[in-house]
Amino acid sequence: MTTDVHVRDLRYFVAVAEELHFTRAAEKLYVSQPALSKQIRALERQLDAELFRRDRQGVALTAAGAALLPYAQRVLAVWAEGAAALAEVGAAERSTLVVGMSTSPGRGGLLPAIRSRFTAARPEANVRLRQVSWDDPTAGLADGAADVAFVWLPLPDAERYGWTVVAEEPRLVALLDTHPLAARAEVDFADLVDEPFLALPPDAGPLRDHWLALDERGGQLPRIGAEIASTEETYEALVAGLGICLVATGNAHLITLGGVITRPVHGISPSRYALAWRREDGVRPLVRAYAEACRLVAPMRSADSP
Amino acid sequence: MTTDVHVRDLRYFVAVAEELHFTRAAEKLYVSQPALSKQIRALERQLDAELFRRDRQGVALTAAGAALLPYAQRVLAVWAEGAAALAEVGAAERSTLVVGMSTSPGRGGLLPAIRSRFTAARPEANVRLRQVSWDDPTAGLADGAADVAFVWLPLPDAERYGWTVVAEEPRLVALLDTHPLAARAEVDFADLVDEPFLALPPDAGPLRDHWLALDERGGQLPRIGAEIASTEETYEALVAGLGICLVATGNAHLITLGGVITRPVHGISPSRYALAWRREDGVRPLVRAYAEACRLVAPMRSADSP
DNA sequence: CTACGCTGATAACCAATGGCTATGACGACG
DNA sequence: CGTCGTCATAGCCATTGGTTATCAGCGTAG
Repeated sequence: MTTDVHVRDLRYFVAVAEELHFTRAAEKLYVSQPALSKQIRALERQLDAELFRRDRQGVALTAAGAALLPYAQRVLAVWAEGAAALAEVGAAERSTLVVGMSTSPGRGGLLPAIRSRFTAARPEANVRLRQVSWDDPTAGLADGAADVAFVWLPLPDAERYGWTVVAEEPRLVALLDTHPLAARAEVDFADLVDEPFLALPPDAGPLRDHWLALDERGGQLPRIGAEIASTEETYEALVAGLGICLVATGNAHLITLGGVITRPVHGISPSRYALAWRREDGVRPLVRAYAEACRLVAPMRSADSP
Repeated sequence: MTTDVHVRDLRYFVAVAEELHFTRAAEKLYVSQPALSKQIRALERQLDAELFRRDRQGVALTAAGAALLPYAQRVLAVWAEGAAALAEVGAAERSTLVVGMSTSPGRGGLLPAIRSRFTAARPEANVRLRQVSWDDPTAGLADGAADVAFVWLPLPDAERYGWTVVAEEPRLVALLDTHPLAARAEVDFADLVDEPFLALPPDAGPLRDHWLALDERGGQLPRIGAEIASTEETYEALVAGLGICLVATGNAHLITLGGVITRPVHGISPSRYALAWRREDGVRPLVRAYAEACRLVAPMRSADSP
């Protein structure tokens, strides 16, 4: 036998104990009097104890009922506290937007501009930025670590996400200043196809392919010089001569440090940088507001999904 | 919407939170894993909060779950305390027998004898004696104030009670020593029919009739000199000359104080004194044991009801 | 003294709940 | 690559918790 009760039954019990009157208690509880009677009897049966004595002159607590009453009240109080705490957490979570990103979006104050527009529209909201490792091309959307994220298109499982493009940038090639091609002001992708490339982790899926420019190779597989999972690794790998890599114009400054230069590349498509969200979150007010702020700040042609 | 939960669901929640593993928690709780899953989801839906995050690497508490956990544990603890308190009261009540009586049964140590037999058979039991006013002929059985009671037969609502006779005693007449009949050693009831009688309260029903010897009056109503509700009142009414009254042999000594005497009466039936109980209590171990002790101590022919 | 009103209890019914078994989806791992 | 182990889902059924309608006891007002 279980000794568990429904908290509702304790509410009923306390109400009757306080009113000492079933009909009045039932009104206060917004249930019918028979329902209350039945529940109290069921409680008495379950606890194997007579809680009330009903006789001519109304209703009275028995010894068992009197013993139980303070505990029932404490249970109700504790549970009310717990529910309040839960509501508080819920409110805080609902008012916090987590923005995922791999490297900082940079791009001339993009993030502060979005942020100020967003907080103007939603002053009560909090924004948390979250750095996500490069092996997650969704920058935290997939596992729920982020509510919205700055990502490179295309996304894997594209049908699960909505997005709005914030920048479209030509891809450059990054290489050592001692590389034979470094002498040219611009290079053609055809000159790069046999070079060893630095690649994202295999987990990155279509994104890895994109930065290897797989589409532009006509089915011929690239040589992989190394795998990289951060800006620093990329720079070190370049300097070590493990390979070359493509990089978005807006990110070029991150690696053009000592010995590394970038050059425009002909023959490959530009990259699209976007703010993305899980499709089912498209209705959340904070998500909508953040996406709207992005559109206003970076008014590209919107490739949103409906 | 109600925010009430079933305590069971909190048990489930706490178990999963502690195990961080549905299947193991389900085993510990002796329910199937789907049932547990369903209940947790229902709880989450009811509270409108995600309590657990289920992903690849198992189950983890969310912020909401972590916030709720301590309250859930406190609710369980408080309720466990309450249930324990209730059980304690229940045990105490179950081991206590309340014996109702109007005046003390007296009769040469009847009560101590019964008590010692009873406690020999049920050492764990407590006996509480309870004095009940004369206007309740069931001496507390009717309103639950007593579990068993020493009463005079016949009882009102006789079908509701079982009993065992402990004494059968001739009725005496009590009167002042200055009364004309006081000179006789014995009197005939016919000599008393026109005397004013002291009577029990009307509430006493058949018992009042019995002590007025209504059956022996052939339909002629008695004169009522006064109504009495205690030994002291009876004595005072006798001394005041308000009337005479019948009294059981075993009770004679209670009122034969200064100026009051008793005389045997011919022509009326004796009285039967019994231990009675509510019929539905006939199965309770303590009630059975007490009745058995009565039978052993006062081995009258038993008029028990089955 | 009867008729009424108010008490809590009961009956009959119905939707929702809570449990079960069987099965599915999916990642981990040999 | 198949199998195992995880949690989720589906379909089923008994129990629960609510409803309205009605009853039985009892005090009280005509």
